[in-house]
Amino acid sequence: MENIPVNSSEYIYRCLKEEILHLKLKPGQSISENELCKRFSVSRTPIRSVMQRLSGEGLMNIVPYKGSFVALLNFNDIEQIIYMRIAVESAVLRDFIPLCTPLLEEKLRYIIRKQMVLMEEKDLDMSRFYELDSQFHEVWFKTAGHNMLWELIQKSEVDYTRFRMLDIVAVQNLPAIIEEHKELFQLIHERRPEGVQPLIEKHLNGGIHRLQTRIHTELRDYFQPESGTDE
Amino acid sequence: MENIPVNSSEYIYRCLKEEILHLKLKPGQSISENELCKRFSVSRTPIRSVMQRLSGEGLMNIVPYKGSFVALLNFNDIEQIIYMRIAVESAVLRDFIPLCTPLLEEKLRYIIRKQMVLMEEKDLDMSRFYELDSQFHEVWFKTAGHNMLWELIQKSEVDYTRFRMLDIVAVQNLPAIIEEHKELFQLIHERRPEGVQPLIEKHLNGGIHRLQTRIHTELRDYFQPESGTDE
DNA sequence: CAGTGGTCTAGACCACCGA
DNA sequence: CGGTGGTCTAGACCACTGG
Repeated sequence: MENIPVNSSEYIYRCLKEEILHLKLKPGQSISENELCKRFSVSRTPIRSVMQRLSGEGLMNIVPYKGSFVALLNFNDIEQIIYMRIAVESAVLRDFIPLCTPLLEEKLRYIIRKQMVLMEEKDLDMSRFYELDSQFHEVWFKTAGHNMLWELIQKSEVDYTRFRMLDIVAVQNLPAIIEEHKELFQLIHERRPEGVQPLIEKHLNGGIHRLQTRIHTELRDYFQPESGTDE
Repeated sequence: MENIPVNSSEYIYRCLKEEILHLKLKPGQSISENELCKRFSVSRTPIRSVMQRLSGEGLMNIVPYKGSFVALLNFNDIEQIIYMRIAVESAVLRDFIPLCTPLLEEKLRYIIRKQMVLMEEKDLDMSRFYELDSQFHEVWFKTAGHNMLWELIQKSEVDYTRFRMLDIVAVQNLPAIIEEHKELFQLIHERRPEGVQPLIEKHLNGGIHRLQTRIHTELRDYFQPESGTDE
């Protein structure tokens, strides 16, 4: 049981979405509608509306007559999202370089510094770090007039968001991420669009490299089984 | 009033979606929930579920306390989708070229020929032409293992789908589209990945060039007013 | 069989809009 | 004021699952 603010649906939606994206609800975990009805003290209608929404976004799998489950991560999907991001973001960053003003450079520098400060803290808030990481990338999308693309990519990235979260909380290799951001910054600072593609590629593929071995061991329960391996 | 098959929701959803995408329901047109209740003889619950779904996909705008409307097209969004597609599809097509077998070449040739045949028909079915156009592009996505990306792009393309439909039904410049497909085919056939980028760019921007002038005249009611023009 | 989700009805109350 | 959507309850019946 929890307290029930007005507009239950919206609250419940945010609540569950946050728990899923921050991996508080584990991929694969089962969640029953009736349980949720009790937990939030509401009837099935708002719960179902939330579940439909989450399942529409790919965060939840509703299996008829069996149950509802937090969606597993699909490694292939994640690879493809990264492929797409590399293509799009390289183009955007190349567009951004000639548009980058000293003020924007300072903004980027500022984000990097905040991440460095955050990293030093004990009881480090990983969500906050993730947030800053997003902000960094957001700068060039918005500056180059691709605001809508950034939002679209964010929405399509549901799996990838949890993957990045996993990268951050499980690997905790924050210095590597910051280092890559610095390299990107250097490129922008020196106005060298030719160097964009390989660096973006390296940066966006970073999570895969860092997590690769563990996906098949400790973290395997979070991922969809590869089709045709065993059985 | 219409006949009411089982599983009203799904039927109603398909029905409305088709009518919107094929421009039978005009962008901007108002649609009331209660009207739909009568038309399909169901209560508000299934209607609302359908409306939510459509609005979630960006096909519908639900304006609280005023009404529901078929979403207007947003020219800027369409440009950005095209920008993204150019980046992604160029990469995919470059990957595809070395993977293209003679069998696949025949498949592409076959699609082009079908389009040419279709074009000669009187009472030409534009939806069918659109369908073939999609199939052509789909080939390289699927072959290069980017099946999921293709579906993702299709889903993100709701506005763009109607834009392409507009291009096909309003401009009817089918020879231009076919000609571009032939050029792309030639590139593939000769295994010339360097030529991909500009050609993809030309092809995907084609619709904009063809429609450009009319967007501000006959078709202006279908588009969101540019912010800050008049008023 | 009990439990799950799938679907729907009927009806309620609210907030806001425009005439 | 009547019409619109926003939200929710309560409860019904169904189809399928799994012990």
